[in-house]
Amino acid sequence: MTQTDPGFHSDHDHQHCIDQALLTARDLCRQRRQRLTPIRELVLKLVWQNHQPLGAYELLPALAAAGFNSAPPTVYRALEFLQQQGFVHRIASLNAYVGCPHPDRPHRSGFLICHRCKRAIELDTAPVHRALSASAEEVGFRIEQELVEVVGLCPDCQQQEATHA
Amino acid sequence: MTQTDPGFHSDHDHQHCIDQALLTARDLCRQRRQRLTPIRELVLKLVWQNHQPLGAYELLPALAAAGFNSAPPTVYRALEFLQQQGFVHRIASLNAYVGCPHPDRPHRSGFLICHRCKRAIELDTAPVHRALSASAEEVGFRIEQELVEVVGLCPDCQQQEATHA
DNA sequence: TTGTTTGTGTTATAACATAACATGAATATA
DNA sequence: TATATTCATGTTATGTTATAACACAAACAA
Ligand SMILES: [Zn+2]
Ligand SMILES: [Zn+2]
Ligand SMILES: [Zn+2]
Ligand SMILES: [Zn+2]
Repeated sequence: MTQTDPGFHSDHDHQHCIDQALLTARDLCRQRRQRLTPIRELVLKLVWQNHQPLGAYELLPALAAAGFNSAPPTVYRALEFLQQQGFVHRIASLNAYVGCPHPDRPHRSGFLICHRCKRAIELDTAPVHRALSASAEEVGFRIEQELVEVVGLCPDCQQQEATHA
Repeated sequence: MTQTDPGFHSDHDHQHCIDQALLTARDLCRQRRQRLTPIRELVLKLVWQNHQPLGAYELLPALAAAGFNSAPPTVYRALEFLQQQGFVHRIASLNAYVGCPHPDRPHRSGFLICHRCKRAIELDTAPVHRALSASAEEVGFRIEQELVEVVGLCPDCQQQEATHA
């Protein structure tokens, strides 16, 4: 993650986010000899509808509307696959899933989550990782996975709160 | 959090952890004019049985054994109170609760979680916070809450894995 | 005492997630 | 092509985590 994600810029061309995510996913699956089935692709698209993490059960009606008679296991399987491929991340504090804007290479993901507009934007956690590594090393702990979820107010919502008041 | 928590030292006097937690809780509740009822105190004691986060539903049998005929809401209410007072923390990635070793002053909590022995040890997240603040400021995000949960292997378990192999 | 707030009991249900097995599609092998 | 195998999905049931809503009683304040 070198550049800032566009997610908190409310005027960005989000269709571009979606298109890019789907193209990248197709490409990576081809390279990796993985199957991006219709259900998996649809789930990915739905998760990318916007930058707000989506719960697994919120996907079910949309799948039904698209003609898939799916039950929870189907959704969870698709999400599991997409997570394994690095196309989506799970936000533990929300029990929800969000698209990854740079699935091409493995990375440590952290999130800034706005409690007002509900958008979650992926964060560059390299500096956080350095701090964590140092702390962990002090006590001899071997890190395998890092979960960083920050809740607060995004720039847009700060403005709106100020205006409203 | 100035000193290291004893949680990853398997030979520490854990009864001391428990006693200290209960004493501090009683003291703080007196100061704050809050009621540490029998159920709340018992839940706190149960959560402190060891350094392994405990699920809400795991508390129910113990409450029953102590003569409280409690249902889930009772446990969640007690946990909510204890969290508000800063006596326990919730680990989102485990859906579980663990005692806080320094409830006397508010602080940002982070955790090192061993996936082998299941212990979760609270971490000094001041350095992490500095890194996060910097990243958040870059995009104009106002932080209100930080969730940091690191999964890996504690020193004890690293040794045991090495020995076993 | 009286009224109010607070904590708990109780029942029901919501929200999130997985186990287990059947079936059919895609892929690999011969 | 035929066959075997793997993989994705359908299906049913259930497990796990958490909360809503209302009744009641204890603690507290006046
Ligand atoms: Zn976008
Ligand atoms: Zn916002
Ligand atoms: Zn201890
Ligand atoms: Zn361990």
